[in-house]
Amino acid sequence: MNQEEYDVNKFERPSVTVDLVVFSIINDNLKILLIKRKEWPFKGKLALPGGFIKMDETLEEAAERELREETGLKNQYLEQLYTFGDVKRDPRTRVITISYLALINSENITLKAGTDAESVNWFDVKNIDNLAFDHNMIINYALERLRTKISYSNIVFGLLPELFTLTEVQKAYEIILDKELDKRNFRKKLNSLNIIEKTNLTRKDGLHRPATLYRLFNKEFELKIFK
Amino acid sequence: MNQEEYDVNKFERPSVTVDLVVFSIINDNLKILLIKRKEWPFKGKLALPGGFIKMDETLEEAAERELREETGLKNQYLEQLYTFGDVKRDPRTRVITISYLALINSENITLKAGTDAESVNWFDVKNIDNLAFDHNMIINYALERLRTKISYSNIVFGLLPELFTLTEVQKAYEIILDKELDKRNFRKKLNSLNIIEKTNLTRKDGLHRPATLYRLFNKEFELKIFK
DNA sequence: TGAATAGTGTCTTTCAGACAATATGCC
DNA sequence: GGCATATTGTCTGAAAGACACTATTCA
Repeated sequence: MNQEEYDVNKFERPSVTVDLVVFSIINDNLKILLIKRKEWPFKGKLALPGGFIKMDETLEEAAERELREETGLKNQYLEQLYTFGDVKRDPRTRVITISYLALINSENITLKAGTDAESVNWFDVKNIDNLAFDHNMIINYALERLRTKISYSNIVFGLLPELFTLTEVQKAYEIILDKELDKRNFRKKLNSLNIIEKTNLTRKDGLHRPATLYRLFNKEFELKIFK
Repeated sequence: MNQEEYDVNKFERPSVTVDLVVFSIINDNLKILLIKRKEWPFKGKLALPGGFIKMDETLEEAAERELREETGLKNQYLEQLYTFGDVKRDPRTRVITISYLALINSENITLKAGTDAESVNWFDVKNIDNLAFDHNMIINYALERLRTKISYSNIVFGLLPELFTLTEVQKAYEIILDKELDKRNFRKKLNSLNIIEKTNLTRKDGLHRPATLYRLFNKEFELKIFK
């Protein structure tokens, strides 16, 4: 067989989508971005934002596009999670979906529903049930990845603003891991990693001593082992 | 839109394949299974075993089928790695591939080339260059996953026979991590994990004291943290 | 009995985890 | 000066890492 003889239509082909698990911390809770579906199948049900891959974009570009369409954001932390391909996961036809994990700081973000969605909103991860497709499974997978990876990488800063206090970092860990951490041990560890630096700014936040603001040394994610 | 109006052919669809990175330890070297391609594109080049996904099989079933076709093995350690989808990665058409990592003990295995392969063989991972498609990248990804995951899981036993000596386990770590380990520390750690048990068999292996054979307590992979 | 690998224990260092008092800015 | 959060250090226990000698089988 050579190039001329090759027939691209010889095999039946599945459809391929990307689905996004977008996390953010809002009001001290871990939230996830969900849309309400406007069309069959699962019309009216909540689902992950996502959509079909275009023939001229890479998987990551597709994920970035979906994230931009829903949140207006680009250059956020974005990581491929897992590919789900059960035969009957979509009632329309065979659909294989590549899931992505995105972390954003949701301050000053305006959500806009995509074309296939009636609405987009933040939902508490503790309070999610019965989503469309196999999206509950995808969220569980994403949560596990987030909880594991936060312990050996610096991805937590994907959820924080550019300037942050040490208390905010600690709180992010506590929210995601769902357990309290010791303040002295936490700061000792964080300092030993040499990934953040003090600014000479502070955040005044009520009738008490203001907290020093810090920033990441280096915006590259995952360069430093957090372990 | 409802079920009747939905047109599965509305969107142009990519082809989807699975590709397998099959590792084994042979003669104290980490080896990988490669085929020689029989057809265009990349005719005559080495490539990972793999193939198109059938419409009625899951991704994992497709990976299991490919592994069985090349090695005759089933129920081996098999883990989804990553999905590669660059637009031009395959000259035929848009092809997205879901890569899988498989670990096998290659004793008493007979390799058989699949239909699209001229031959199948084991190749030393240190000695691999210029594969078809983006398969070098996939192998690098797989190697990194293997090296990372061996440190916090029990997947190493996927490379070993059912009965093994402690020296064999240590050697597997040394080969994969490409560094020497201290025998006493290694055994202390391995024992503390409570995942293997002594048998009353030994392996006589030359003119010296025979080694006790051990077996895994539990064949489930990844249940125990190796860390 | 010599060759070759199997098998075993102690000490040191490092890191995680428990734990509470002082510092600072604001009203 | 009182309130509220920020900031800081020591001790203990567990695990990692460095290190060398004895045991056993077979030719």
